[in-house]
Amino acid sequence: MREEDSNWFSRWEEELPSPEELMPLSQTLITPDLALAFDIRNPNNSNNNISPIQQHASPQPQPQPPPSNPLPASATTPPHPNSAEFAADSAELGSGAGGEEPARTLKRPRLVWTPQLHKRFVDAVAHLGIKNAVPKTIMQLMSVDGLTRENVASHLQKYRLYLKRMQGLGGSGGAGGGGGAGGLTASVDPATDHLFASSPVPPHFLHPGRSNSEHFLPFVQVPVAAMQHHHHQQQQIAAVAAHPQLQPQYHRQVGHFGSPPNGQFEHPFLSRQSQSVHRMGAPVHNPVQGYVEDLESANGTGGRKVLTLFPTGDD
DNA sequence: TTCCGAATAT
DNA sequence: TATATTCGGA
Repeated sequence: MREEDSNWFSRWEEELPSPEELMPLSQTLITPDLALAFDIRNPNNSNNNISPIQQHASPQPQPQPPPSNPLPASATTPPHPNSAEFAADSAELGSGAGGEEPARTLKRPRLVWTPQLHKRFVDAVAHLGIKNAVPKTIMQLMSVDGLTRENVASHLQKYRLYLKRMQGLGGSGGAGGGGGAGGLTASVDPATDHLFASSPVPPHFLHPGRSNSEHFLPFVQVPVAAMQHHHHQQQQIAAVAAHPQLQPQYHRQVGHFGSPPNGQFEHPFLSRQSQSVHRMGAPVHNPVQGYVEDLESANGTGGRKVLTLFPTGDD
């Protein structure tokens, strides 16, 4: 697979399995690369709809995440993107292998906030402090590949409502205290905040600007995952990195931040991450690479595909 | 111009 | 419902 896309395309055609063949779990049958490129789906058989969630059972045992790492960026991500379930429908495929850019107007599939992902979110917010926790910053701290600011903003909006609710309830309940461990707060609608309940809410959240103090400075210690030991392979939303070779072209790396003696919170980390998704206009080939996640959904009727992030259950 | 956040849409 | 998108304002 090198860079020859022209080849990949041909190859793709040649190797197209019959519908029956790829029926079973898409993930197992579809090679990562193919998956990476686009969702393989049959014209008539859209049955192979990959289900958004839970795809446990990866053929391979999952490596356990390394020791402690506050924000294990890729820790939970197995070598193989088991989560490769996004689907990309290349609408324009028809054209000869000419290979022009896939429309970059692709829509990303809905992000599914797995408990793991949410955990990172909470950690980031916690580390930033409510004050500084705005979408952009949170997104940067999380350093999850493919996560967008809007994804975070949307989730944050909901999370704030959740916190508010907790406060209103007298908070002691599930949130902080519980130590997180079991924290199932039963008080509120079960249906509503199970996800949120899955991660402990730092106490400070409930009392902004009041008492507290305790531990917890906004910065300090945020080792943020971002730097995974030498393999920075961040988790990526849905598949993407299927290829060892095709790595994401950009990594978000955070700077290294020691601990600012001063309280002022600089942004050592967010200094500059190029979020640039490669605006490559010239490089003709590389449709696949062009976009980290080129998933897409399409299909008008109910063809909803969802992008999920390493669902490896852990926690 | 970018970003945030609430409202609204899907 | 959960997440996305829109929209007014800083």
